[in-house]
Amino acid sequence: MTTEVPASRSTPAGTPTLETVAALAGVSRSTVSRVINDSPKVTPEALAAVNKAIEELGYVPNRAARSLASRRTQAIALVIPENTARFFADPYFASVIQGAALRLAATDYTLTLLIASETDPEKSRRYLQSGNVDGALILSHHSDDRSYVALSRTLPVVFGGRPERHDDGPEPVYVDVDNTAAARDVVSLLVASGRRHIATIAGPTDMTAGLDRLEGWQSAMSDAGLPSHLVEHGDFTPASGAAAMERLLARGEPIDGLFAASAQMADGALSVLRQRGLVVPRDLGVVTFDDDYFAARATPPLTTVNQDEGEVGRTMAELLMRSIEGEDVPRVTIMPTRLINRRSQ
Amino acid sequence: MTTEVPASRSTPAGTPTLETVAALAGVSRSTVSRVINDSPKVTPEALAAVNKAIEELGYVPNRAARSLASRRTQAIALVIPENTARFFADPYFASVIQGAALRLAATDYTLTLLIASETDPEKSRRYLQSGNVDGALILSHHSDDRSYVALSRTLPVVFGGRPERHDDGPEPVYVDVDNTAAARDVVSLLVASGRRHIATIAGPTDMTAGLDRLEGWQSAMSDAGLPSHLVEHGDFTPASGAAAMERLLARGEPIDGLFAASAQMADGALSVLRQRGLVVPRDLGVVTFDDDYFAARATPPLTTVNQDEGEVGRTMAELLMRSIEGEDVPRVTIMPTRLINRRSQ
DNA sequence: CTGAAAGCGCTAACAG
DNA sequence: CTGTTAGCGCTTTCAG
Repeated sequence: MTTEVPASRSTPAGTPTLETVAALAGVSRSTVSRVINDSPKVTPEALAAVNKAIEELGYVPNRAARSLASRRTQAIALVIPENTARFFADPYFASVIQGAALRLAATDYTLTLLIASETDPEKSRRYLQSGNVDGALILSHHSDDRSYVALSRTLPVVFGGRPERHDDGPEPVYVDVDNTAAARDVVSLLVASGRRHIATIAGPTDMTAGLDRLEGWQSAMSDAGLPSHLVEHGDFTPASGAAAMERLLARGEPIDGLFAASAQMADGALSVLRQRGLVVPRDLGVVTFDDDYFAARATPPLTTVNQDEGEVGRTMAELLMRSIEGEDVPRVTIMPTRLINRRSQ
Repeated sequence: MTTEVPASRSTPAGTPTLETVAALAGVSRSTVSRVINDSPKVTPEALAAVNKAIEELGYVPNRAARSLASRRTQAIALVIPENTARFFADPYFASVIQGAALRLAATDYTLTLLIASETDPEKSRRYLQSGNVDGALILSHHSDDRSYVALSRTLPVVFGGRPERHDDGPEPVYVDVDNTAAARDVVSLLVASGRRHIATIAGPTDMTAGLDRLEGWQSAMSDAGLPSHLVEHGDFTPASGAAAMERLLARGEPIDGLFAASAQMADGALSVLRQRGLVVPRDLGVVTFDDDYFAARATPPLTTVNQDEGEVGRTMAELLMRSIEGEDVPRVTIMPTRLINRRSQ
């Protein structure tokens, strides 16, 4: 009647295709395509007819075909480090991912989990470069993974946390909080409580969050005219926090204050202190970073820095999508933090 | 010379396509395709030539085109519940995911993170049904999500943990441990220590792991001729464990033993006990399930049930891939558990 | 605003 | 074993 479908036995009864919809709606495939991609130039009538047909047939566009024709994959990679279990177990990352995933769930983008193999970093790079995804969200970027920063040159990429810049590398887009300032502020609370022998369990030296928080601690110490040699490093896990605390105590120097760069490490440290019969905040004040379960439910609950991790993830997704769309996005987005005073200092 | 490429200005210099490779190798596109899909029927010479060309060009097959033509997506969905943050923060799930992800990383499959919206479960179902993925890995399946079990009828699906069967539903494929037996065994340790007033903080009633562990506790109790009315439920999170512990204590009955159905809940419970000045195991014995950080680093470290979560994930991935390949796979795979006695009972 | 035509890059019979 | 021939289902100029 309208379009002479030429004995097209191509789609007899299988899943409906764009063509099936077109036939039912009495329009051409192009029009259906326009509706799907909500092009503005479609008459209300056509639009209604098509939508009705789509509804009736329960039509869902085929991703592969779409992606092949449009040269966009509608997929975003979530690049996370190899030790996924440890990574996920950190409430910080879990929340960031949730934020990003929920934002993306409201769109047509798909989130592809990409484990960055440390033994074969080339593999991920190849995957990302080969048009498998439209962009990438990169979390917990060790500063020696320069290749990821370089990636920004050929693929829209957004980092969670400031990646380390490398001389000739491009300016990466990232979302972060002001770790240095927040750490300085929370340590100042310790100082204000009269603590004078303040140690820190710092994060890993190959992550900017760790370095920045350490810098914040140092800055607060020097502002107060206090020495800053009581430093031990952990890797943000509770176990590493416990080990660091033991090393700190083993030094035999007086300690009356502690800043752990993550609540998980603080938790590990507390278990050691408890074992030694040391009571917080009576014997020493403890403050930390991240307002998660570990900080809130510690014995005692800890004074800490709160940040909205979900919002970080949401923002990362948002920036990436805009960047994919060709928009110019800000290189740096700093999210706010808040001091949570639980009197553990 | 060999194949008269008809002025094909289709791929001038962009990313190399199968055709570019064919031309360079002096064979037809079919042969290149065969090599890519390592078909056995290719002469060593052709194979060498093609591989050389691929290497030289840095050719990477286009996923979308491949998927469109072959009607396979090479993608696997990882379906997880909406509250991703809480979910990830559970070391159990984090490890299972890591196991599955690492197994899949060694293959051509891609892992797509699918957040199962609880408000709109249809959305995930539609996505899964619409040929976006070749199969699905489903974690933490609440027993009322019948739709996922029904999915098994049309898509290869593997569950992590036994899903609740529904009358007319298909027999789902799943990987799990014997929660009931393991729980019974660990509770028996409590009984053997002379505990007589043993309470339990059970898991949620809509997850089989919770129900099975509760059943194990009950079974151990009745075997010992002890009453089993001291039950409070949590949702596997530390906070819920703390709340349940408080409810338990509020009952005012004597309690000299506790079985928390997850180490995270045990951790929450311990923080409450500590607050009340109760000492473990002096005042009461505590045992739990899962040998993660929470159990190992608790004060005191807890007697618990160990299972290899990574292996669970690996097995799930394995089964799913075989199932996608059309192979018949066992409906039920029970992984071993091990009792870890840390003398906290 | 809409339809027709021409592919996107690859796989899959089917002959040879 | 290899090449030829058709599409997979959708987007996208380009006319109209």
